[in-house]
Amino acid sequence: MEKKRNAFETNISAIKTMIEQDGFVPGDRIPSERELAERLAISRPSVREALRTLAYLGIIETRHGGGSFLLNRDDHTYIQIIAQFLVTGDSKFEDLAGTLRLLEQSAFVKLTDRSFLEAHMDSDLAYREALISTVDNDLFERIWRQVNAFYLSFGQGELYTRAEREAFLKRS
Amino acid sequence: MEKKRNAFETNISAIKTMIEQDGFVPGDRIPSERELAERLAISRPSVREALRTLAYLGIIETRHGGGSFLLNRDDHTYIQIIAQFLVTGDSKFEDLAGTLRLLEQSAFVKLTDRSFLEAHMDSDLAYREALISTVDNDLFERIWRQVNAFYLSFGQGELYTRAEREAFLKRS
DNA sequence: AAGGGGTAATTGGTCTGACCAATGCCGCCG
DNA sequence: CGGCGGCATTGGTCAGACCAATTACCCCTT
Repeated sequence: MEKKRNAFETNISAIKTMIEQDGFVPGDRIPSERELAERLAISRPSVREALRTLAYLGIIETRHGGGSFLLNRDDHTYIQIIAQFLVTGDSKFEDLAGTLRLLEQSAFVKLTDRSFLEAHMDSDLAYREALISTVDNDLFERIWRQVNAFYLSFGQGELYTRAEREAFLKRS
Repeated sequence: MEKKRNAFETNISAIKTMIEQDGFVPGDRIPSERELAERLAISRPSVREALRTLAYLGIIETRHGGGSFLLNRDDHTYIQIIAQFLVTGDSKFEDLAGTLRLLEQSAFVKLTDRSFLEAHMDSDLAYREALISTVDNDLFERIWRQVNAFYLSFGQGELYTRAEREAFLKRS
């Protein structure tokens, strides 16, 4: 049954299950730190250690003086966290551009209606965003968005020139 | 350019940069909570809130009475943790498998020497790993590896059947 | 000198209590 | 009826204390 897990992880699970059992939905305010401490029979610092982690993961949001609120699943940050660790390593900038091209290429291969892209030929970013949106895969889109954000943070220009974009559409 | 960021995230960043600047490598023991508190001029509870989050993500490991140690970044621990939060919601599992197929498809399109894959037809995982390795893009490979670890943590079977793998190679 | 054992110092784990700061509620006053 | 000001609530941070587990170190024995 229960292994000798850290009390810390137990507290996170306890808070998480309490949230589920009480039927909170995104946007709701969860009980205060002091109330959670009392109901779980642990101290407020322990509650805070758990809540801070949940906040860092984007599960909840805390407002000074206001309380803690459940966030939408879309606001969750763990994808960004993963991406943060992926890029902090020895990854090079060329890898960033190359990965973007790979991701967008796979979206392009699946694309059936290329005319959809013709409305976004003027902007490199708009073209690529439109391309990714056609995949209709939330995880894939978030990964692309994160990689692209890192790419843009390097202040480089367009990933493709207009000529390249047009050539893509003409190619069989 | 001052944003009113939470002191909490600032503390996490401060600890992370301190770890990097001091040149710690995985396995090393990082300074004690009390020493970190003193060097960062914050209280020990604040240090703990940051350390607990880092430990939860699998970046460090803490041993009661021993200290805190830097972990290898390639550990999948935080993947499991994060998966725990994903499973509870609407099933995004299809997104996982779909993303993997997209990533591998883009690698396949770039592939020139398909015979390289023929040596790995017996295992779904070996086939896919070999496929990704041909891209020779570190960031892309790490992204795939994390998504795949995520996929495997759900305990599903093969992504492709053997028949599918063979069909890929035959297709023009 | 080498090894072992036991004690002290170090370090993480948890709690109590306190005070500050931001927010929100509610009643009072115009 | 509406604006406004004070008070209660809630998160943010800190200091200090004590316990538990581990580690370091010194001394004694061999």
